[in-house]
Parts: sequence; structure tokens; C-alpha cells
Amino acid sequence: MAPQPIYLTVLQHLRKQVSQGRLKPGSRMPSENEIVRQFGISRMTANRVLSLLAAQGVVTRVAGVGTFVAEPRVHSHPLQVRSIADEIRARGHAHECRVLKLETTRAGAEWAGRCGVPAGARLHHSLLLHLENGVPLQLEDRHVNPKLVHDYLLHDFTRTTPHEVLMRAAPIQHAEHTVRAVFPDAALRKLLALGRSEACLLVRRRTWSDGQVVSAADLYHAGSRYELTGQFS
Amino acid sequence: MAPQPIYLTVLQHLRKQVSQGRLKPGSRMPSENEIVRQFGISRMTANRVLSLLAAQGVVTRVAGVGTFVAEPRVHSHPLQVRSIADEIRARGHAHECRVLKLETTRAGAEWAGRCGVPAGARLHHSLLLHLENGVPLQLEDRHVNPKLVHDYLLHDFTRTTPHEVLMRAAPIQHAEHTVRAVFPDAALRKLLALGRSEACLLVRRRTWSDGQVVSAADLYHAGSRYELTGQFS
DNA sequence: AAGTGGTCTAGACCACGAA
DNA sequence: TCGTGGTCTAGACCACTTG
Repeated sequence: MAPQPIYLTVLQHLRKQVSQGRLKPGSRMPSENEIVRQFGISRMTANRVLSLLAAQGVVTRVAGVGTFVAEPRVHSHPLQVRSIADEIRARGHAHECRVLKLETTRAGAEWAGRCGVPAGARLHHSLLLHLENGVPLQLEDRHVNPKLVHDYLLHDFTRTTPHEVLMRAAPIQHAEHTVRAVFPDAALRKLLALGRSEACLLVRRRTWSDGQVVSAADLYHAGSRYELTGQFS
Repeated sequence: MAPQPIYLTVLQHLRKQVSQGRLKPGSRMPSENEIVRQFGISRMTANRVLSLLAAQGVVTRVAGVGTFVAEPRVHSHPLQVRSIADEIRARGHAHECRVLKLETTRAGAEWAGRCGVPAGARLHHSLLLHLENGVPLQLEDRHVNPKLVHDYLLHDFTRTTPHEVLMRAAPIQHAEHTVRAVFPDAALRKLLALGRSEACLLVRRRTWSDGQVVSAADLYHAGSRYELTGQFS
């Protein structure tokens, strides 16, 4: 079934207890020795689980006292998880989506790493081009973990957005973004209708649900037509 | 002296090797067994050291192959007002700053608008190049409102950072960022030592204190060596 | 005194990649 | 085949806090 390390199994089990509210902030986590007895593992492995949870900010550990569920962290969201379609419609412009690819693939090394699945595992893959008033704005290259969203490919993405589909299937609890400037290759330049001297803004987004990566996406934007903004006080 | 755990001693030793450039990006780290022999510790402890370095992004581990020094890549939070020097030093790398320009100018239309002063008003102007371990990372083109920070130009920016100067003079209460990808011109390409097919990540930042714009800055980064990251839950 | 987390050891088996 | 990292065990000693 799931040939995964013991410590991961235990870790996900405890994470779920916390995320589902059965273990509330400030309450006591099972101690290392309790985990040893409960799961029949060695103390080193139990220690690994709790130390990892501490490193992830899920729990707080106090030597001589115990391990406790951390208070939910205050988050100022630098980059909101918002679909490009919403942004376009919020501007009162017309959004259009062209489906370039829709398939199930085997994960190569890179996408396997980003999606947290073994190389060779199946991944749903969609390649969508979003247009604002008929002008290409974003190329969305997305991989989705089929174990979490099995029917991902069955949707009509000209009418709904991946964002909506994912939110229904697996509520996003955590997101990670990295933003970089890249030099477009010929194919990308053509798809996004880029000028000769135009760079490309790449937003890489990963979203998690219950500690597992739901989806990883590369969002390419025309440098001259798209920018991220943020306020902070 | 310093009764600290063995793994910390070894970890700091290896970190220093990396930050001082004796172990360069892409080069091979000592394997777990080599560390075992070199420091006379158990393999579990050696594994802990390298795993921690991997979690910190200092190295990359590949099962069956080895452990390698990670490519330097600065991670930063888009909305956080943090000086590039702090980011570099937080990674344990050497920060160096070259002062390219330091002057008082008359505000043109663009900078006047961004700084909220009438066109033709005086503005302090600095052009600084920040280097990480000797490699250009950020070109900082900054204008400062002299009414709020009159002595801005009198500082030695090879020893202190504009961020520190501004924070002392006028505590930042609000910030605005916009992020975009731009195509570098020849001058910028030379200053940042950009490759032929390398884009540029431009962060435009404005900071306010008491409702007035303190400073407006254009921060240009090498696309291959800099990225913004953000997390939120 | 009992329980907690922090650290460390000396083994072990495995999958993987390179030679 | 050999070295690599990934994982796991069954002990151990310590400093610390709580009762």
C-alpha cells in the first residue's frame, strides 16, 4: 500500500490530530515514551517525529516538561493564493482560458521532488493559458497529486478554474511561493506573445493539505503586463 | 568553555567551510562515513549534522550519490522590509557594498511622484551594489526625502546599510512593494554580472513614516541568483 | 523519585547509483 | 561490488521540572 517510513506515518497521524482539532493549541502532545508504547517504535524514532513537528512549528517542546501544540501562527500573507481568473474578473475584464494539455504523466525527478511523491508516480498535469481581454497573461503549468484529487482531469477548465477544483477536493492549509525572473525560451515567448526584449515573471506555488502537497504550479507571466504588489504596515 | 552538543560543533564547522568559500557551491561535502572518521562520532550523529544542513538549505543530499553544497540562493519574504545585507549575513555569507553614486539631485517627474514631493525638489540619491561572497546580487537605486533624513549622504555605506540609517532617522511604519521581471540593459547586465540569457527581478519599494514617503528604491537582482519566497497558512 | 526532552552510541538493513 | 544516504533499533547518560 503505502511504503513510507514509520516516522512519516506517525507524523502525519499526529498532524491530523492537530489539524482536525482533536489536539487543541496549548494542549499536551503524547510524550516520546507514550508514542513508543502506542506505535511500538523506538524512542529515537519517536523523538524524530516530535522534533520534526517542532521544527515545522506545529508543536513546542520544553525539556523536562513536555511537548505542546503550538498556538496557531499569525500570518501576513505576502502573496495570496488567488486564481488569476479572479484577479482578471476583479478588474472587470474578460477572462478566457485555453486548455493546452490535460493528461496523466509519470513524475520526473523535478516534479516528483516538488510534489513530494516518488519518481515515476502518477501525476495529473494541466497546461492552461489565461487571457485577459484576449491578451495572454499567464501560462499555468500545474501538477496535481491524484491521490488527493483523483478527478482533477475531468473538469472543464474553460468554465471553472483549477483553484476552485482544488479547494473543493482538498482545502488548502498552507502555501509556498517563490518568485523569480526568468528569460523566456522561444515556445514561452510565442505562447505569452512576448516582445523581443521582455522578461518573464515566474511564480512557483505549492499548496498543502494535511502535510501533503496537493499541487505544484509554475505560473509564467508576461513581464510587461504583470506585477505583484504588496502592502505592509 | 562552551559545553555544546557535538553535532552543533561539527555543524558550525561545516557551515564555516561553506560560508568562507573553502567548500564551493556544487562541490562535494564529506560523506557521513568521512565525518564519522574525522570527528570520531557515530554515524547517527554525522547523519544528523548533514540532515540539518540539508533542512537549512545549505546542502543538497542525493541518496546513493552524496551530499553537495547548495547553490547560493537568497530567500526573502516579499513584504518584509529587510536589508539585503541582513539576508546575506543571515546565510553566513560575506556581504560587501560598493558605492557607485552618492549625490543630491532635483526630482524628475517620475521620482517626484514616487517620493511624493513636487517636481524639482531636492532628493538624496544613492546607487549601491551589494555583493554576496564577491558576486553581485543587488543593485540598489534609492532616493531619500532629505526633509526626513537630512544627513543621509554622510554615512559610509560600505560599513552600514541604508536600511539601518533610515530606521534610525525615521521608523518605517508602512511599506509598499511591487515585483516585476525586467529585461536588463547593457549597463545593468554588466553591473550585476548577468549572463546573456538572464532576466532581472525588480523590486520597487516605498517606505512611509508618519504618512510621508521616506524613501523609494528600485532593487535589481540577478534572476539566476535571487528569488523571493513567501509562506502562508 | 519519576518523567521529560536532549543527546549519543554501535550496530543494522535497505534502495540506489556509479564503477 | 562498493559507497552513499534513509531509516530504525535498543540501549545509554544527562539536565531539567514536577510532585
